Amino acid sequence: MAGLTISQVAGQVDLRPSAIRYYERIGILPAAQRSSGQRRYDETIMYRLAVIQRARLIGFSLEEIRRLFFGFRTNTPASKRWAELSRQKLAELKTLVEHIQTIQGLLRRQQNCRCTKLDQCGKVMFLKSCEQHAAKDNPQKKTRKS
Amino acid sequence: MAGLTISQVAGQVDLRPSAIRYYERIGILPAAQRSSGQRRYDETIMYRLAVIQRARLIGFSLEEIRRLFFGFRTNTPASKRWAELSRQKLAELKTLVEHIQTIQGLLRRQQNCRCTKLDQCGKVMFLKSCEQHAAKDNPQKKTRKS
DNA sequence: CTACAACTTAAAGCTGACTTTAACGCAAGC
DNA sequence: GCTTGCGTTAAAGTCAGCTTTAAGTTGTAG
Repeated sequence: MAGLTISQVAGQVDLRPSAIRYYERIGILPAAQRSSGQRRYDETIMYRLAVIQRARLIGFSLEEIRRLFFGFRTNTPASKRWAELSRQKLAELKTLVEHIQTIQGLLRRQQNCRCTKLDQCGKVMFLKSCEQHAAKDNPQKKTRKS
Repeated sequence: MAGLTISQVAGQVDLRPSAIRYYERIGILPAAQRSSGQRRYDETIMYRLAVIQRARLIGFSLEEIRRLFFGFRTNTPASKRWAELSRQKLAELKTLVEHIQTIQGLLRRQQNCRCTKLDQCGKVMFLKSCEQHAAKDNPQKKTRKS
């Protein structure tokens, strides 16, 4: 009666064994006990992996997950760790959404294109970008308000 | 009097020469004329690159850009090409934003965590995910409304 | 003649989060 | 004792979109 094998664990949390080995290698999982060379786990590995999975799901990179586990003083409560990382990630996501909305605006404008040839669009875009470069280089002359 | 060199072109559109070579290699730019082995360009390359740059800016991959140029019958107007690709990309982005909003919800809920140890969170998450697996496997019994 | 800048190519490197492959070990069942 | 089916490792491969490197070519200036 010796604990779970790597593929039993992997099956439970819907990961591949290779992912678990990878997590161990990069140090976000502790080195597992071995039984004649093979990893054996108890149930606490599930809790560790559940945290990792949840963190991945909400967009944390493995580096951020490392910070979650090891980037705080030992007695820092889990709640505070989550709060700190979540705050940062929410800010990131806010920026990301704004960025996407800008892009959506550009896309909608692009849908109004009336060009026949792509080179036509290209010429307009190129000349506009030239204007902008020029405007940046001598900002005293305003280009006419569009 | 022989046209622009690759770094002159690159300078104009704010790309590195290596990027232009790369675009040529993967076939989204036509093979350039050579003058004693070196690429020489006329102004139309700027239009082509302006289209590529704009398309990259609004989130198209190089594969999508290839479709923009070559994925339509020759007489398909640029406007229709843009419209088609933009429609798809807007749909993608809509899904993406929804996804991000889901994540933001999860993050905000995570901020309410009151656990001391990460393993506590993990245990809750793990047991919840077990419930869900069970519920998926025999959906006749509802888990109590949370 | 030589140095130098700018070009050329193919191939390798970068990022992150893994997966795949190759070569091997170990225990159980026949 | 042999096969089957797990497990192990290190190293290489994957994706995109380039950049970097190494080694070689070309044209111009001193």
